[in-house]
Amino acid sequence: MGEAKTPDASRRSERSRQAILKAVVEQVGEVGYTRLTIEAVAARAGVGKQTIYRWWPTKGALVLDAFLALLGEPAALPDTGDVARDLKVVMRATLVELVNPRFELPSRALTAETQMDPALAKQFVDALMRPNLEATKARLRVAQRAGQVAEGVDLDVAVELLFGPVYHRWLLRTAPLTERYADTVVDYVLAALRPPGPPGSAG
Amino acid sequence: MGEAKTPDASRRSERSRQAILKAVVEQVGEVGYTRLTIEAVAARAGVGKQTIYRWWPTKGALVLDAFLALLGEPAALPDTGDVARDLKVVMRATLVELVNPRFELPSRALTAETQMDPALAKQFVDALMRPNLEATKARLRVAQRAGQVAEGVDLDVAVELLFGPVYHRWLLRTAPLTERYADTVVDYVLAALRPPGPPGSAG
Amino acid sequence: MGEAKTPDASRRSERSRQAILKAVVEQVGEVGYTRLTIEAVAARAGVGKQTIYRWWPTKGALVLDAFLALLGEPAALPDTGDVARDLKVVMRATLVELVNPRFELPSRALTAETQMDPALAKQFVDALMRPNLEATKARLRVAQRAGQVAEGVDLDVAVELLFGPVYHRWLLRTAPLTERYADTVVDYVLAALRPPGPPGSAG
Amino acid sequence: MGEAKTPDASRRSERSRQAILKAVVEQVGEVGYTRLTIEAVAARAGVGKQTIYRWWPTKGALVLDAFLALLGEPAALPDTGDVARDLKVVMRATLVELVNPRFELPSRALTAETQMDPALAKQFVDALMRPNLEATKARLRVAQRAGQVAEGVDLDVAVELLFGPVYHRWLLRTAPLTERYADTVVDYVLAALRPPGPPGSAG
DNA sequence: ACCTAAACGAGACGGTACGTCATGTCTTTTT
DNA sequence: AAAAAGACATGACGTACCGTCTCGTTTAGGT
Repeated sequence: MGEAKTPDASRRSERSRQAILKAVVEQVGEVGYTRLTIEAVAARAGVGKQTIYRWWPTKGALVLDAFLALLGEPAALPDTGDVARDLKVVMRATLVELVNPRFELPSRALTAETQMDPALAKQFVDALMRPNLEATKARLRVAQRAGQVAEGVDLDVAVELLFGPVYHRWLLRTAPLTERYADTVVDYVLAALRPPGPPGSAG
Repeated sequence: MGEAKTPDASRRSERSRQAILKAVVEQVGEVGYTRLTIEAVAARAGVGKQTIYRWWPTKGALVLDAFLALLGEPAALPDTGDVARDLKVVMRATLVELVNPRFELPSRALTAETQMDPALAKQFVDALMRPNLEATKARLRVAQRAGQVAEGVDLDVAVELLFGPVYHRWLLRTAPLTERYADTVVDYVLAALRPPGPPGSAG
Repeated sequence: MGEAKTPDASRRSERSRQAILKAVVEQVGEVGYTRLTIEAVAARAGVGKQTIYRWWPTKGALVLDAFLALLGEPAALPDTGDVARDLKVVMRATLVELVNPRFELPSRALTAETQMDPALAKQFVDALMRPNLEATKARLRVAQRAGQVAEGVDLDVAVELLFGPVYHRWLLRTAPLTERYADTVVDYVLAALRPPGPPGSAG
Repeated sequence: MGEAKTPDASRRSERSRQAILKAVVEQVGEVGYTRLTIEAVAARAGVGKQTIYRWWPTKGALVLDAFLALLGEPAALPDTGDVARDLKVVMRATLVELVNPRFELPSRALTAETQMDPALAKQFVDALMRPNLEATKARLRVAQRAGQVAEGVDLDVAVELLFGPVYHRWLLRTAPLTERYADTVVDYVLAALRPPGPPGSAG
């Protein structure tokens, strides 16, 4: 029929795939995303250009894949019973990653690219952001059940209250991203989410 | 001698400048930022390429200029005495602009571009974001003096608590940007910033 | 050991061979020799590319084979006793073939290709030209024995005198190839070859 | 209108043109016509590919131009009063050129290419063959007026009788191209063209 | 009838070149 | 002196084929 002919993944060369992803990571590190070319990646990976075009639709998808391969499993979110402490752990971890020179460039590149390419955006968010956000949400749900967060709070909003300010500062570079900043944000947000206490319960 | 030859701005053709900025806006609207080319802009504006290269250093700077010309003066922030109501006005205005199809594409494009180009980023933030942020900060300062915001609050952080979540949702497209959302964010943030009340003042 | 592994012709698939030659003929007819690709031939014939590379060394050889399969046996040269008439029959037949649209394209393609590939040239001449030339030479030998052609004439040269002009016109397209032209050439050449007659025999 | 935009020849870089033609000649000499690539020519000439594509429509046209630049003016045909001698001079000259290693490769390449490209063929014939053929025809006309060639002879045909056999042998490589062969052809052809003499005038 | 080695279809692969597009620089001509 | 026009060297694009190389899958002989 009219279907586009899809390559046969079972015949795919794992060797080439690895070489390509490695080349992408190196190349992004050296010349940045904008000046990264498929041609250079192919050359560095010792691979035909077609092999790249066969398996990745765009430069963005390629870099996303390379970045995913670079990242390990996301650190699990702890539950010590102390919401503030636990949330500060995630926020600091997020922040450390955003600031890590190894990840910063590709992160910015992908963030930029996703602004222009919604399909890539979905992949990007699902693969890299969602897990973190969901884990945080889960932790907040526990806190909510424990009465540390008000019952009526929409946890999706809560998560955005936490991450939003950090990304805002990272994106706009309006001020340095410090762990102190992350902690402050957590404290403010938890204050906002706290259930209305009985008289005298507010610290 | 070794000085870079700077063009003489007094001889600049206003006619060409206007035509170029107009062409850029149209072009971005039609093919998006990525596929916008200097060549096409020059052709559409009936202008030599050199005229563009003479006055703008990069594509990003060109689009930024075009975008600035497109925007009017930012709406002034009201002071009705009701902080919540006033902040909701700004936040809603911000949001409406982010969602306006006429501005969304260039905004995303510039946001993307600034990730890769810190010099452009500074211009972008100073020209487009800072005024809004500063106005908001000023309003919060008034509130702080009026005792509606706790004394110890760092107002720069406060501003980020407000705008961060909105931009987060806009950038990641995790959920629709509604005025209700803006209002909710304002309410939460003000709750967090509220000064510790006397027993019984909460709720 | 170092022997090149030769394919076992006894196991060759006649079905594939036919399909390939058919595909070649069709393909040459549709897109011409230059734009004929092994890939397209394989696809059209429903055959793996390797099957073509296994049995034919070059595109030229492949097309030559396809062309040979297309051609029937060469018409035998008559001997009516009248040299002029007999030669005109061959020359006209040659000409008809050169002008036949079914054969013209591949003929030109092969003629072209042989200019660049002497090995193919030999095959081409031996298979397609030589028989005709030899038959003509044989007829001239008979004529020579019959005293219609001078004794000293080198018959190889005689044959070239006949065919040369016709091919010249075909190759250079300097004028249309008509049967009248073929006849004229035969007449002139026979005049040149005629033995020196006794006084009064000329005319 | 719908006209294709033609480059402005007055701005053409003579420097680049020369470098390109030189590179083509060298490249053809080294790797032959088939393996000559635009890319390699551009690289060797220190020129952008586009500069080649801007001024020449096909590889064939490019090589033809290069070949024309290589050739000097064609030697003028002498008129000593002795037709046979004069014609032998042209034929030998033709032959020498065909056999000259410097010219043979490009000549064969162009002859081949013209088989597939009638437009190029016209240029090729007009520029390289026609002058020679016309000169020969002119000489024959003189001979005809002098009564050395029969009145009724179509001189275009006569020219083909002369050149056809030589090209035939060159193209098919059926036998070595010698000056003796050229002379023989001239003698036969003149014999064929001779006017019917009075008794005793032959020999 | 079974076994085994080949030829086979399919198609991924490393390459090379294609012809096009846009870059930023340069030069020529016009205003 | 700036501007319109556009040729230029450069370099990447994405595509088309090349000829080689696996992959299973037929398909013939040889047993």
